[in-house]
Amino acid sequence: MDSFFSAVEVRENPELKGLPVIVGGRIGTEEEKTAEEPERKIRGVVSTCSYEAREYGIHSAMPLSRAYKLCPNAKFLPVNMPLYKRVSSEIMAILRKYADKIEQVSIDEAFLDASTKVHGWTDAREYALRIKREILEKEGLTCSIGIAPNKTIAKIASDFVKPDGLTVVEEERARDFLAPLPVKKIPGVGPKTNEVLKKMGIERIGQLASYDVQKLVAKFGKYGTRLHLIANGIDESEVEEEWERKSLSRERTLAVDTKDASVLNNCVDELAEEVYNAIKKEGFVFKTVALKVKFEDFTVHTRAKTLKSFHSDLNILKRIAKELMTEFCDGTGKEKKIRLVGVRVSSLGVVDEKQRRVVTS
DNA sequence: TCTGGGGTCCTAGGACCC
DNA sequence: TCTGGGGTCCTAGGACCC
Repeated sequence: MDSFFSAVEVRENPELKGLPVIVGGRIGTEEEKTAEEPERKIRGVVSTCSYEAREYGIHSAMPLSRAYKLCPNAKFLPVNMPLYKRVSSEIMAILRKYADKIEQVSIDEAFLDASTKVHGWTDAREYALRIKREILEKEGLTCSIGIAPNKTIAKIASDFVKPDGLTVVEEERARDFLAPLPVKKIPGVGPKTNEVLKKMGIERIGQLASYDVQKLVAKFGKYGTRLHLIANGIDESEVEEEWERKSLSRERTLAVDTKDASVLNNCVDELAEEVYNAIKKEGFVFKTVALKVKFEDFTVHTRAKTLKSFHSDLNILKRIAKELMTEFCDGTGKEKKIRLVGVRVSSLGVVDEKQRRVVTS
């Protein structure tokens, strides 16, 4: 979907049309609101912004405080996740009708296996236009579609023309389509990998395609092989309909950095309760509890403990999470201040009521 | 300018077992 | 005195995605 969160907000509130709209952060609590500056005090980043806001240099992941300085007259809205989730499931229901298989990859993105629905590359374009038309008519939202012989190229293609784009990459043209693109366009190549590749003299996908695989493997391990295949237009991965949860977590950036053990322990308790409620809702039991801490200098540390058997008790979750916390605030006062706390459970199992035992994958 | 939250996957080292 | 190989599980950190 094109700038999904802000597009939904504009749809719900048409006066916003044509204005710079910035969605990010949350609604401030009463405490935070009574502070001198009511709105922008909250630590947060831009989730999504309208194309009008992008004109000001605003983009996803930018601190809200900076976005505010770049465009103080923009409409700033908190993230309204329940609304976007509702719209998302309506869109996914539309997509499902068009696909042999569908894999939802995020709230606003999905892969469709259209192998039997599309007959040739000319028909592919018609097919995509039908999808775009139905989403626009029923939801009043635009999207960008990429159609290609495999998932990776389809993803890159969907990003090629935006917003309201449609890019069809025929199998015979795949390598030529990829060759001139920068390597960062490959999903999985982030800032670090991009930098390493640059030092090797590889900036475009075409250069990666003709590079010695052995050297790529020496540098990147088995990911090197995959990179080389992708650059050559090869990706055999399937559209996977089933998704299995492997962990569940809640984390919170504090309003102010602290080393106060009671504040931190309260926070851990709250997060543990949220994690507990969430896993209970989904019917999970857990074996591993992990605590995450981000210090004021942004360094991140984690500590984990795996239990001998599965548990589903809130008090156990709280106790272990707080035990793991002690290492970071032992009360000596020498520690750095803490900015964020997170609680996560993993090694999940599902209780099979009939057999009265825990089932894991 | 001052940096969110929820995930996945990979790697490397150590403990432990046979 | 110097010392196997293979496997699993766990922990911590880091890259990446949206």
